[in-house]
Amino acid sequence: MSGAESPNGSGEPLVRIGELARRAGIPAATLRAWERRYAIVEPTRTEGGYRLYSREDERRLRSMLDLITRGVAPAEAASRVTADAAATPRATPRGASPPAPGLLTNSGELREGLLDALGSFDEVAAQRLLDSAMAAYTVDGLVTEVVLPVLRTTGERWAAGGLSVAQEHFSTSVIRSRMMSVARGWASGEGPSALLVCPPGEVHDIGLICFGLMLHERGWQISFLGADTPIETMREAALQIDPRVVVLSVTAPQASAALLDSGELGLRVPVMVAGAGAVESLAEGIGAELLADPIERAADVLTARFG
Amino acid sequence: MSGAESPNGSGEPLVRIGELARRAGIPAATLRAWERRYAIVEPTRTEGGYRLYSREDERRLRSMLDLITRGVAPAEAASRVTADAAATPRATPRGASPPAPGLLTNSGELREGLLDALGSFDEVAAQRLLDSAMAAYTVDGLVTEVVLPVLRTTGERWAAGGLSVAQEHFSTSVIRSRMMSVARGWASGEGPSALLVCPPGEVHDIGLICFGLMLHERGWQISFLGADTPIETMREAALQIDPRVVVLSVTAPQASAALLDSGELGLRVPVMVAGAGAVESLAEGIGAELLADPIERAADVLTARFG
DNA sequence: GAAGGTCTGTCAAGTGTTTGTTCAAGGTTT
DNA sequence: AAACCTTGAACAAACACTTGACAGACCTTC
Repeated sequence: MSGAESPNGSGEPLVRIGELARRAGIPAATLRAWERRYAIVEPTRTEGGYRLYSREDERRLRSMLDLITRGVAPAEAASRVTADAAATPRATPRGASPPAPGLLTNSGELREGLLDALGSFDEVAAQRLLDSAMAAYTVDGLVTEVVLPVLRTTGERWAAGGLSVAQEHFSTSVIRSRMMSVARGWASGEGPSALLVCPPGEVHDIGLICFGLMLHERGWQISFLGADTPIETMREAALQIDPRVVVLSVTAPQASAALLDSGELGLRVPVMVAGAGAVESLAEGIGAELLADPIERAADVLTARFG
Repeated sequence: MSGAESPNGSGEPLVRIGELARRAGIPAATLRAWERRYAIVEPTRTEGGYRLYSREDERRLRSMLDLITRGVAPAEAASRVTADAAATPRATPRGASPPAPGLLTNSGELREGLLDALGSFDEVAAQRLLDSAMAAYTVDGLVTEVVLPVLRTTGERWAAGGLSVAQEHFSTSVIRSRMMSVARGWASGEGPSALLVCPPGEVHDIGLICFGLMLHERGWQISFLGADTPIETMREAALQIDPRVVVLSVTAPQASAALLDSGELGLRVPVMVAGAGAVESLAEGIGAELLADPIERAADVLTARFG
């Protein structure tokens, strides 16, 4: 009875049907029916015959569900999903968000679930939902469909009094640390390197972390100086690291003001400013260039310019 | 503490099954079953046939447990853990600093290498060294032998002018994010739960993160509110989460002062204060109790009292 | 409108697998 | 002697499998 090694070459953690049903919110019986009737997935099996689903399987089943909830008949949805899969030679290039048909309804549930879990200080549930999200989305999709929307909603509800400081604090802290854990290894690679910085007074760095993840996905090496980084620190780090570009993230007005006070940054490296507080006047004032929203577009632009 | 250490050739501390079971929170019978069924570890034996587990064994068993709590079936989790181990050809940090072949287990060299890498903004090298450290040490060892000493040295060199703000900033940021990534999953488990908080004005949270890791090692579930948490936030979170104990980490004098200003915390839960700035007068002033250094001892004391 | 057909999600029955746990009988460590 | 550990067998609960069936929704045809 030596270990029944499943042929799991890619080192990807496969899950059984129950877990997948829980994650995707589809009854196990339905999953089996879809497989039997439409051959939409073909999970590997254990020696004992248990189904083992990959992330790709999960993605397909989710988009199937999404199409159905939008009113597409199951048979039709299935044929679209399998056609999609056949037409996609390999992993989606990088630019694209989730495949073509957005997983909107589903990401809606995901977001709601996440907001619930975070609002009730249930980190375990939140991490579980983030697991699902990571299995179901590309990095771009995760950021644009889940993380940033959840952060925005959290901020709005907090401003409207619907969330306490504690809940807001907890939510951002959980998301932030999860994103940082995804970010492990983003400093390595072959591509151009970017130095990511939050200037003095700027404490929101999650957006910048997300941006770093998306850049790494596009081949960049990331050096990250977190929130509230002194200008002098930034200068010195830029000198040492010698990146292709420096990206400043600005949302807070006081951060903007502080930057303007310190005038031209005087780096030898191109500087871009991004974030909700980044405007043309700020960019001019510090000798930088504006990197406009939305975030995927910004990542693409940067890659096209300096990649 | 009751270090059942039997030296083997390399002088690595080995533990018997009972000790390991307690530490990792996995019943001894389960450990034996995993070994028998999945051959996930192969502990050495005493002459009498008792199992002796190495740190690498412990690390594997923990990652197995981690996968299981995330919903992966045990058999799958096992195959992934063993595949991981096989695919890791004993990562040898390349680069100038470490001349030693194989794993860098000398804590002095490790620390020096880490300080070098961090001081020159070389995150890749730093992460490699941290990889080595994690393979070679238990969580307790990692914290007490590597992380905290490196942080302390960094602080000292910075104070003495040997390090720039930039270097200090970068170093703590890299270490902090790595520790947070190790911390994934610390909210889950069966044991008692602890709420870990840095009070207003306290921005150093790495020590508290380390403490959380050590508690989780001892079976605790951790809820973490990061740096600079408002008192009100803490109160509300404590109410919601209803932990067995609240731990405040205090190093900065202003944090201490702010806490004293706000007087008794008035929680229904025992509160402990820890950290370099924690003194008896502070503890008394806020109706808390002092949790004395060193950090492993503090973790043991807490576990003995509330575990 | 009624009748018949197909599609689809769900359920039940009966079998098999996986996995944590328990027990007994005995050896080791301190 | 007490505490700890060993092996091997066995067990129960949770989980999953297949097959077959069925009700409701929807469509076509009479």
